[in-house]
Amino acid sequence: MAKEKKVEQITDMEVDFAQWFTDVCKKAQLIDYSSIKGMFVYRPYGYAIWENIQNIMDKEFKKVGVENVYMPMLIPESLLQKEKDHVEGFAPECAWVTMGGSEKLEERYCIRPTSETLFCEHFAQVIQSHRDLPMKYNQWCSVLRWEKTSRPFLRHREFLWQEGHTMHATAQEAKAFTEQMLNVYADFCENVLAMPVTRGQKTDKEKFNGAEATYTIECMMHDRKALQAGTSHYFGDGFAKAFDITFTDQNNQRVNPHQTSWGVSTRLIGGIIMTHGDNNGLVLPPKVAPIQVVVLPIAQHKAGVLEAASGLKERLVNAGFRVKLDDSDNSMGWKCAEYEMKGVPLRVECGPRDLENGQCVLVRRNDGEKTAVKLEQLEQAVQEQLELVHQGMFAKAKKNLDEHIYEAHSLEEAKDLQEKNGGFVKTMWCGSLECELKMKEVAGMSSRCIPFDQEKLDDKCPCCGKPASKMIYWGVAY
RNA sequence: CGGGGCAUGGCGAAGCUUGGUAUCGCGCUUGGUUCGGGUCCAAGAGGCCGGGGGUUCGAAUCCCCCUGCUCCGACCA
Repeated sequence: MAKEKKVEQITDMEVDFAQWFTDVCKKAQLIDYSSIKGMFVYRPYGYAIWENIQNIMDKEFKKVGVENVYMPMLIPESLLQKEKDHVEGFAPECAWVTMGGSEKLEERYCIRPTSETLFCEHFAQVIQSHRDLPMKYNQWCSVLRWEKTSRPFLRHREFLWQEGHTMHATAQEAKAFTEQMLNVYADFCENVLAMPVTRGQKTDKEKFNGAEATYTIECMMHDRKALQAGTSHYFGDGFAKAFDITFTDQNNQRVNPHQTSWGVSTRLIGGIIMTHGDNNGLVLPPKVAPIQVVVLPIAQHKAGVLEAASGLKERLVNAGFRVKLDDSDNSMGWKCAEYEMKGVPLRVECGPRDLENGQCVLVRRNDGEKTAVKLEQLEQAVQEQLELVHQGMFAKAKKNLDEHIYEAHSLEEAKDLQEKNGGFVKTMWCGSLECELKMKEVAGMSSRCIPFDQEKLDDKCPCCGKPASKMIYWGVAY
């Protein structure tokens, strides 16, 4: 099963990966275009994936002491300008509100591209003592960046995300928390989304404007391009100084706290699509799939079939699964193709012959594997199969990642490997911006990250030949 | 922002070169039929041809401007 293509409306990914991606987004009814470039309608099936991501991730945040808040959508220009690097980075893509009703505003307001400045303004108000720290806030919201080009889920002008902002008494604690949140993201990607990640640090060129250090999780898509799936930043006390945020420490000294911020966005959904999807459409990780199990009655007009299917659905709902029963009069073939296109992880088939035998058939979306199960063991079997779907998806994605990390010792070799294979090319690196720019110019790759798991490949930088102690991953990114 | 392609019922397309008021497939509605991998038949509904301006007796078709989509660059936590 699932050997040949069933849904001809979807372009094969081998033919045109970008078109395949767009087709999946539209045909699976995740998203629709609006009349404004880069602003998309999240349809119920697409938004439900985000809701599931939110629900699970929000629990993880709360486990590490994070509280949710909500900040205003508008940032006065004067506030945005308080931190120099920050405003320089975001100014080119800010959208501005200049009118209130028919009145021109005294000061224009930026529609938040990110909310560091608003959080800082607030932190300055509410932080007095070391007893107020750490302060760990997060908000779920949308932000707006006037991007020149846009693609569903990968680059929107308005996109949904969460942004966490925390304040700590010491640099050490803030740094540790920055890494902790990166690990929360990494574990989420792997355990919930079945997306293997590479954890590491961004170069100065690629780091967040205003940050001292940016950490990242990088994923590899099916076309072997890199996707930055989440970032966590250590700010030091730069913003605290710019915004005059201080607290009184145990020694009665007035000092600046140390800060972090971290975020993931609906880009994760783009990652899910491009990591797991195939030529029949979406393949959704069971933990975030809006429909985890679809029950399909076969020959449903025959006595007892629909009732039996309906009963199976009830049992699965009661067991806590997200279930849909499709009792429409579309043909079996149509239904199979439909739910494959929509990436439903598990299908339960139940027809007259199954019922005679006191069984139903479970079919996995990711590999098409069919398993007949006794009706009385349904709940347990579904649980097991969903787990197998997750494991199968992760293993396949992990293989794709591991098999496409190549090692290079010269600029030319890096270029050849990228052109031939795509994926990540790992080399040593001297740490200079010049060499980073040269790699981009010669091999068309940007630095993805300096992985936490370091290897010594060589003694020298492949770009300049100078001594190099760091290993770095390069790649073509979304 | 530079270069290419595109915009016609919900979706996908034909018509445009050679101007005369729109065609096909899918989907949708109704009835029947079928149902173990996108059933079949019949009857229906639905379009100021992306927006604005111009040429013309007459524009989906020719000209100009705008908007959006898409691909390749550049740019981009």
